[in-house]
Amino acid sequence: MPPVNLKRLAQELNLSIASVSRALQDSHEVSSQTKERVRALATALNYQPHAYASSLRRNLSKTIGVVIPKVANHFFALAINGIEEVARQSGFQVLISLTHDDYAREVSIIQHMKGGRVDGLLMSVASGTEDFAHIKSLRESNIPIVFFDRVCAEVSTAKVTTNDYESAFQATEHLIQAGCRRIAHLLISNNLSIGQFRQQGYRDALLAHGCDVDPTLILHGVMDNEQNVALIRDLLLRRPDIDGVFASVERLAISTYRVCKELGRTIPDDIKVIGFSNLEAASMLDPPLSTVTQPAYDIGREAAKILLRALEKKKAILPSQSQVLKSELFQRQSTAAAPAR
Amino acid sequence: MPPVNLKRLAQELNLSIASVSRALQDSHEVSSQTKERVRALATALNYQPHAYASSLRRNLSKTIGVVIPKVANHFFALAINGIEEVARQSGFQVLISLTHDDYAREVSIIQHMKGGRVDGLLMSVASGTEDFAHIKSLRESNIPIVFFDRVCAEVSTAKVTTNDYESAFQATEHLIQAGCRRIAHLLISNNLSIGQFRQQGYRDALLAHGCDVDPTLILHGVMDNEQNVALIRDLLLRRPDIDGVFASVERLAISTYRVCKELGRTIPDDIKVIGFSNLEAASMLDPPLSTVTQPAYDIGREAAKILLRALEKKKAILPSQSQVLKSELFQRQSTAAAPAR
DNA sequence: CTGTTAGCGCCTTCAG
DNA sequence: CTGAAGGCGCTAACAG
Repeated sequence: MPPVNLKRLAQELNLSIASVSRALQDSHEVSSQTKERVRALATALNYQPHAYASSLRRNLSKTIGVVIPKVANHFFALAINGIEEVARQSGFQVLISLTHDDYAREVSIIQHMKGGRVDGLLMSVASGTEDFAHIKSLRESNIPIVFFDRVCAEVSTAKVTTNDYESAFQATEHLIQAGCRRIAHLLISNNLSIGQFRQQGYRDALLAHGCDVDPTLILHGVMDNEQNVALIRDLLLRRPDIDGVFASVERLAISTYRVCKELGRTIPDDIKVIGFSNLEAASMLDPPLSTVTQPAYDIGREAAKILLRALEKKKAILPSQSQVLKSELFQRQSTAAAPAR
Repeated sequence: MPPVNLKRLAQELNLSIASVSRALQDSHEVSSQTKERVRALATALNYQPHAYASSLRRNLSKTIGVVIPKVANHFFALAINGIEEVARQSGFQVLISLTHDDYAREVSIIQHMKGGRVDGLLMSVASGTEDFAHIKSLRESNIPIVFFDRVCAEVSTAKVTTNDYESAFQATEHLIQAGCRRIAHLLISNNLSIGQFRQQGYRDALLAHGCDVDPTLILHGVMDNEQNVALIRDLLLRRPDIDGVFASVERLAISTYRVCKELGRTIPDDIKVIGFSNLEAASMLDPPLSTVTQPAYDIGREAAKILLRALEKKKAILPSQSQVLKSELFQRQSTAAAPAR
């Protein structure tokens, strides 16, 4: 059957394409009865404007791109919900692309995004990214960008983050005050902004409490999770004096929990574990995993709001629009009944 | 600065736009040295073709749409990974849209998808959807669709599912053989295909073992999770004789676990719980949650493969291409030391 | 091998 | 208030 487009509507109504177009946009310069006739036929034929044709003509895609490392991660999944909510309200589509924490893919994705696909970008940079030329090149294509969580210091724009330094400091302090003397720190990548801030919080908390920072207690995770499990196991076996672990990302926290159980190290009496995590199940583990939980949904919302405001007002994004939201520290107690003595 | 498009390249090289276009597509009918000149300038100027212009002209978007209820759900997150993997290999983009299990949103999303945005669709239908006219209308727009997990029986196309009936039967049988006499069943929606199959598996397992099916033990969950928690709590309080629970979806399994702990009902001695779940942490709960785990990643891969094959060969999708993958049943034992008597 | 021409579907001047 | 015409960037048919 013939496609239903403006031309078709125009023919059936004996109108010009221009008038139909205007009627559907509720333009002032078209009689209300014509509008009615047009709208009636449009709904009758189930007319759907061709988004790409419109984009091409108006040089506007009404789409925002979201570039993140992964989606099988509760933090990012929740952030997407927040982003999508805000975008939908403004009539924007959301185009999600996953870097899988791979630099080459990130570059390729950004390159694709420059082809008129999106009006703006929300991004959390991949852990392997060290060169930011691809991100900087977005400026030349006039694609505004807002970073969230994993930000890029070198690019001057708005960033939505959590108080990484403070919450890492508090988490570490929590372990110290609970009596830990040898606290390991697990992180993913050094060059990641969040890695730096969280590590600094860890270090400063140790120093503030008169503990020394032992570099051999700092473990850098890798991409593959089974390898991480092995690394953590090695560390805990090599250093049985470790009595506390602060994990910088969800996966490492979960893996640590697994390894501790496997090695028969009792949590939290023998070794205490706290990690960044948005996993609901963390609270149900027994003993429950103490966590630093980021307001993922709100982070997504705020980042999207900043971007959409800029797009709608066609104004540049200023670094001063950045926001820092607060994480919540859950110091969880075991629910297990005390063993009968 | 002026945009870098074919016209610009053509001007700088003193070539026609057509030749440049052909060169970039590595057409046979263009000299290799011209190709070189064109490619050199293209990379120098960082030329990026306008995807939507190309789509418009070729009537091909090189994009597949993925319509799912939510992304903050491990099953769907993993499925997306599988889809994305396959799509990327074939040079397709993935446009994800979330229905939030809301019928109206689903209709609106499908309608949008008909506007030339996508060449084909992968879909898991919303739990509230009872009328499938919007899905059927895709046929008129020549948009092929493959269902996965939550399929629509009324639409004749390929579907990728798991052996829902068998795994529900086995899960229930597992509870019976472990000694349960009053097994509750929690599900989300009656009209959902998976809900029906899983419920049938539950019923048949009961009957096969000479137990009767008590309708008052079947609980229909709702959208809001806190309400579900309340419903489950009510059920367990009202029916203290319940000694087993089979949850049809991840959320309900987790919520059941939470309620049992809250009510002080010991798992698995006092009450046994098994649920569909892809949550890694389910295995770390103590006692661990027995689960039916679907091969989410493979489901995504297979569904995408079927769709892409059809798109690439421009052939229709046949129901006979459907696939049924197998879930894994994890009957988890508590790792807790047996209480000293 | 290369150039010219004619659109894809839509929006937006400019003329009536 | 309505219509005619041009063009967004790209591709494909048709000439040379």
